Amino acid sequence: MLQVNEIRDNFDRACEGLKKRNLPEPESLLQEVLKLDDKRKQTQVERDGLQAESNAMARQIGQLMKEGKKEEAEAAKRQTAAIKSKVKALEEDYATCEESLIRLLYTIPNVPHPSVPAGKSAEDNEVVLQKGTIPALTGTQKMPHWELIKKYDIVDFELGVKITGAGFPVYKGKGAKLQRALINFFLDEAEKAGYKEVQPPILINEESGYATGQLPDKEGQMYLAGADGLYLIPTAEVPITNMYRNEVLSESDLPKKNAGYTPCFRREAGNWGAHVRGLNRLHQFDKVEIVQITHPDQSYPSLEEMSLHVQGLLQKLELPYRVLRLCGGDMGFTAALTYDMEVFSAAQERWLEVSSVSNFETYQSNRLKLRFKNQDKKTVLAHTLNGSALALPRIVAALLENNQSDQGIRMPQVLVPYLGFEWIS
RNA sequence: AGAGAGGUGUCCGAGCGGUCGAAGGAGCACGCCUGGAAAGCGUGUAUACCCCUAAAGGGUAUCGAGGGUUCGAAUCCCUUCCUCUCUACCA
Repeated sequence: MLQVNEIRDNFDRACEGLKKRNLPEPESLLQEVLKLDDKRKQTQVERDGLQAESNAMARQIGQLMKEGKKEEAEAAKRQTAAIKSKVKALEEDYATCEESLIRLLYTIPNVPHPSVPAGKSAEDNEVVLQKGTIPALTGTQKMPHWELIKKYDIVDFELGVKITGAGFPVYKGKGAKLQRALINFFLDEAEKAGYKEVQPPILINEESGYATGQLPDKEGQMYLAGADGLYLIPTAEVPITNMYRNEVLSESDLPKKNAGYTPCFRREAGNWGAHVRGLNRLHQFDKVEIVQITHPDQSYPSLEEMSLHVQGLLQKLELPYRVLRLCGGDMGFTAALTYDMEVFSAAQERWLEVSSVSNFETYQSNRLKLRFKNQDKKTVLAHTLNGSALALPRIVAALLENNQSDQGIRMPQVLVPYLGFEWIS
């Protein structure tokens, strides 16, 4: 959620930024925010003033009672009724104001960083860099991963359908081991990079969902455990970032770096089609997430650091990849700047998104009330960042497709110690 | 899951209808004391929103959360969350 004071102080900058997101009329929208906030303040002044009066009267009555002046006290009591009903009315006004202000703020996405390119869709994303060699596959050695997994019997979709439904695959044998190897590899790398490993809950309450911005706008994307009002996490970002909800850290604690492995659950309602065959899109998948809480001055250097960390993983996995700077139209609601990492899946001949690294600046921390005390002892909002490092299924897809040959599928060297084998054959 | 107890400031802990943002202690900060330190003494020690601002000052709210009773609630009532003890169950 944007900060009202920031909007007030940097009105033009906010408008310019929101235009990159193709918001039709950010000016009037932001004006509306300021108007509501003004009204809120004005109501507060009135309410507080009357409440002060009411409090004074109550004190007076107390005093009179003590002095035994019963008659006078009773008379004073009768006078309070009018003021009380006014206070009550103003309290309701205030609550209404505040609620509509917050509701409006919830509909406004984060202001993009100046470096974010304008644009409408994924087509307009900026390719920052591309690395690695795209393998040249031919003939029988150019099987898409959904055929390879059948050939080697390592991932079983039909079995998942029986147990749960579409999009819940069963990993078997070397397929299951590959999952475990990747998770351990990613966690070990994160630890080396200074991230503290955590294992958070994978069900979250409503408050957590609001705090990191999944609610209210992505309500339909999450699975709901209705009996208990809990949501299955769509990403470990939610529980890990929420560890710091309502916290005041000290400046010396920053940056906080956490990494965690969790399964992730996404309903992906209305998001299915031919282009999402096999492992390309699932309802349940595994991911290692890295999360940072930083000083506002440090968040962009940290974002670069996280991007390099993810790139390092892809290099070690010997996968050809590219880095995109997302345009205003393609960027997530809560992000100020996002890099997407895509690997090339050689049989599908497609780039697959395997990571998304974002700086949210204070958009999340404002809802989270995640602050720190700076050197002037002032409490200020921290910046939050997170990124996938990495999401497994598409990595698996690319590994299978890119490394296939007549001898089988060769695993990258870094994984061999984790796997205990080099070939899937 | 059942029965009981309880949730107060950085921490411990008192308060159980009025002057309580909240006794007392510990901690922390600053000052005095000291050759230095400890002890001792003194002073200070929450957050949010808002008013007025040059500064100072002031208002409102906050004693797990939400609602209610009352002129007035940390104190009474209701709902809810959490913790502890016992019982039951269980990976």
